[in-house]
Amino acid sequence: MEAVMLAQTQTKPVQNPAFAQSKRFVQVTSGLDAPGFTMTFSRDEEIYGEGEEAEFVYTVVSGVVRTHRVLDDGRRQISSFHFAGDVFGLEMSAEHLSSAEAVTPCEISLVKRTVLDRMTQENPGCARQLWELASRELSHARAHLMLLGRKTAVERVATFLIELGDRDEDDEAAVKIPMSRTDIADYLGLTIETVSRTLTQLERDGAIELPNCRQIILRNRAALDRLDA
Amino acid sequence: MEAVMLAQTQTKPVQNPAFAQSKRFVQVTSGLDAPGFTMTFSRDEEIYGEGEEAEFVYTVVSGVVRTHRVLDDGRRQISSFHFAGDVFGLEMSAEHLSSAEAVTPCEISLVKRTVLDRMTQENPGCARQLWELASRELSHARAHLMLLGRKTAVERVATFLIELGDRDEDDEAAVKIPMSRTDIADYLGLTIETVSRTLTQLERDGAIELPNCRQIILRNRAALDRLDA
DNA sequence: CGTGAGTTTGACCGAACTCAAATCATGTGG
DNA sequence: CCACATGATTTGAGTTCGGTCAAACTCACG
Repeated sequence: MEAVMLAQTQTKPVQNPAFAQSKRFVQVTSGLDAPGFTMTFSRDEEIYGEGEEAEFVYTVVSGVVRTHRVLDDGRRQISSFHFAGDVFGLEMSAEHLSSAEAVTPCEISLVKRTVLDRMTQENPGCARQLWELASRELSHARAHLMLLGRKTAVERVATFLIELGDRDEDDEAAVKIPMSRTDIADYLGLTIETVSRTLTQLERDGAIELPNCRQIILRNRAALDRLDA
Repeated sequence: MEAVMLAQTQTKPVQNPAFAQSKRFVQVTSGLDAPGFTMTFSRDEEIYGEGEEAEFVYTVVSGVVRTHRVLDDGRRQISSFHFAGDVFGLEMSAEHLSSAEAVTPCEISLVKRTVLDRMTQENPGCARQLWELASRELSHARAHLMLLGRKTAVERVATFLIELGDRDEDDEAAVKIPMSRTDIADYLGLTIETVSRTLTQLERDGAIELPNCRQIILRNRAALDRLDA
C-alpha cells in the first residue's frame, strides 16, 4: 500500500539505462524502484545499529520493523514501526541516527545508497521522491511529538490502536498486534504496566475487546476517536 | 550559521537565468538561494496557520520563530524554535501541518513554493538540498522524541539549555532566552511551574545562574552535559 | 508610582511509575 | 498429548514526580 503510493508519486519509471540492464540480475526490486537485493531477519535481530555507516536504504517486504534510540542507562524510545512497503534507514548523514530491529521475522529489501545517490543526480524525480519519504517521516514524527509531550496514557493508547487499525491491511474485526507490550510502551513513552492497565480499562469501558494479548477488537471506534483528540 | 551550512551543501550557485535576472528586483535572497522577498512580524504574530495552503517556504533573517500544533482543548506542543538562517514551513503536502508564530519581532524571507518546485526540476542539487533540510528537521524531531518520551524534567531542561547555548552565536557568559516560560514548557512537554522550579533547582545546585528570567549563565557545563544523557 | 502580565514559590493532588506477585501463553521433552 | 518451564502479560499496593490551584513576587511600561 505504501509501495503503491510511492509508485504514484514517482514522476516516471526511471529510465536510467544501467537500471534497466541490471534488473534481471538483482533478486528483487525494492519499493524505491532501484536495483537491490533482499535479506531475511529473525525476531529481534538487528538490521542496523545507531552510528553505523548508512550504506543501505531499506524497504520492508514483509514483517514489521522498529527503529529506536537508547540512552546510556537503557531507556529506549521507539520512533516508529515500519510495515510492508515502508522505506526506512534513509539518512542524509553518513551514519544511521537510530537502530533498526525486526519486530517479527521479516524480509527486507536493500538498496545501496551510492546507487540511490547516482539516481538522484540523473533523475530529478528521484530526489523529489526521497524528499517525499523524509517528509512523510517528519510528518509522523511531528504527530508523535504531540502524543509524547501532551497526551495522557489513555489518549496515547487510543491513538496507537487507531494507527495500527488503519495500517492493518486485512480489515477483519480484530487488529493484529505484532509487537510486545514492551515495544508498545517504548513507542508511547509509558511503562508496560501502564499500557496493560490502560488496555484493560478500555476493555472495561467497552471501547475494545481483548481475546488474547496479540489481538484487539475495536468495538467502539467512536470512543477511541474521541480519545485520539 | 545555518545559512553558511546551506551554502556549503549547495552544489552550485544556481544558474537558472530567471533567477539571475530577477535578483535585482527582489528585496532579499533567502537562505535557500532563490528569489523572494521579506516580511516583518511582531511578537506573537502568526506567520502561517496549521491547515493553510503551503504557498511559501520561509527563512529566518532575524528573530526567533516557533512552530507548533494544538489539540482542540488548547494543549500545545512546540516542535521547534527557528533562529537566524533556519528554513521552516517547508512541506511536501499542500497544507502546512503546523502553525508558525514570531517568538520575537522578526524579519522573515519568503520564497514561493512554485519557484522552488521549478528550481528542483532544473537543478538536481536543489532537490537534494530540500531533502537535506527535511532530513535535518527529522533528525531534530527524533532527538526530541527521546526527550519527550523518556527524559525527566531536569534532563529536559538541561538539554534545552545546552541546545540554546549551542545556538547562541555571541558566546558570552550568559545565554539569552528569547522565549517565555510558557514556550519553554510547551516545547519540553512540561508546565511553566515545573520549568521554573527546575531552573531554580539547577541554580541551587550551582549548575546555572539566573540574573533575570531572560538570561541564564551556564556555570557548570559538565553537570548539564551529564543530565543531557 | 500603579498596573498587569509574566514568573516564582508553596501546598496539595493525582496520574503514571516502581516493585512484587499472580496469571497466562508458548514451546519443550517425556 | 500432557506436564512443566520460561517468558510475557496482567494485577495489586505503595510511591513519586510532575501537575493543579493559588498566592506572592518581579519588572516593564504607562
